[in-house]
Amino acid sequence: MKAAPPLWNRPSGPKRTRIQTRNRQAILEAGLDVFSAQGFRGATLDEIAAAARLSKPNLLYYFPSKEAIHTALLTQLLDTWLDPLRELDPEGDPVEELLTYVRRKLELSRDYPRESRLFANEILQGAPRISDAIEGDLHRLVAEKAHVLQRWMDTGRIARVHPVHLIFSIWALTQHYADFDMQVSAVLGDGEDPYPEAGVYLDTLFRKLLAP
Amino acid sequence: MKAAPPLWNRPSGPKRTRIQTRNRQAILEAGLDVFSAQGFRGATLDEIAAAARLSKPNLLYYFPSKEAIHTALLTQLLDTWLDPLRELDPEGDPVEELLTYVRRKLELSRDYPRESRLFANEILQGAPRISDAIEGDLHRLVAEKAHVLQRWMDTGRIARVHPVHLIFSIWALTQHYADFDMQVSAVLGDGEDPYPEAGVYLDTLFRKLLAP
DNA sequence: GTCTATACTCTGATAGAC
DNA sequence: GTCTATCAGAGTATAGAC
Repeated sequence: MKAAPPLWNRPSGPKRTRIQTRNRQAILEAGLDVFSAQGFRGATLDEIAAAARLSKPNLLYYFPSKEAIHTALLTQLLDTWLDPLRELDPEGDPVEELLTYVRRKLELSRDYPRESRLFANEILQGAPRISDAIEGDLHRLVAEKAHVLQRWMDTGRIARVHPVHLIFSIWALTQHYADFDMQVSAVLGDGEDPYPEAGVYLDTLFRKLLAP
Repeated sequence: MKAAPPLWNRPSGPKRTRIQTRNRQAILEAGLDVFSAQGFRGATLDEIAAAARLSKPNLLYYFPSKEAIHTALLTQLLDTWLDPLRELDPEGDPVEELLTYVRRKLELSRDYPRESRLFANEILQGAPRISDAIEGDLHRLVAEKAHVLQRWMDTGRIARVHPVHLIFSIWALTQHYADFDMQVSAVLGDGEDPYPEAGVYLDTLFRKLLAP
């Protein structure tokens, strides 16, 4: 038996006024800002409410609790986050499919660094609020795609490496630029934009690694 | 003018009794546990004191504040963390020097995952307490070693890639196994130990990337 | 050196007027 | 829908007895 989706996330919410839509959006935006920068326990409702330009009780009128905001953000995020991997096409050209995946993941890091850090914070602290999704959906998706990679290796279309570690390496290399941005920027110095060079570097790296 | 090092970290602390040594050690050990799992703001003195088997006031007898414990851990850590990079020998064989660096970093992830996560938490949240070290020591060390890599490339001993991004990729790939351990374990499934395979995978990857 | 007791602030959440 | 007022609990830190 499945519980009804809570009011604040009802897919076809009967009649959500313009104000409701705007405020919910402002809260999620503010929550993303604060949670991604401080982690779940480090974030406070005061900060989120201030960033959303609402009073604390008013914020709690839209979401029943701090955890509800966090959960809404994470579940909404996880789907988007896995899309590029879902789109890896078993019928496409192996090397190009993988390079496209790398590029799309790097674009996510560049364009949505807060989302990446929100996710990183959660995993780093043991994923207490999304372990189900990690052990379920994510595990299955990776197993499926690893199988595709394995076939490509068996037919000699890409080099033979551990398929799951190949996926890990794509995640690690692309997310690093969002999650460790502070370090990347400090080491590169000045206002140098790391992304053009990162794209070139990762392209080279995976072409060499995958060449049959 | 340099301020005297605080009592609780005096290099040659005049007379630290056995009890003091043991308790300080227990606190740092407990702090590492809690800070690495919860981040700075998420950690509480209650948890740390309980883990160290001390009362909260007694804990604050050894360290003046929560921040003091955290700072002691981070500064002590940063040095150890950079040692493998420092040891990269400009006179050694380029590929072997780099592969040794990769192996040592991966060993750090395997043997000191809490230290890795403590560091990751701090960077992820903007490194508010170690930005000086990042922009100073770390920046200089990377610049120096990038120069060594550049020479190796110019003399055709390793392939030509962006030297700083090469260093980033080593960090990203090795630390991933400690920082995202929860995800790695869940995706691999069961109690499978990721490290033997990770070592093989990274060895292959960097050999192919660096081959002139 | 270690403990009990406690001061004081912050935090998540609720009550109830408008 | 939004606000003021407020609560209960947790948080860091200190006082002072032993």
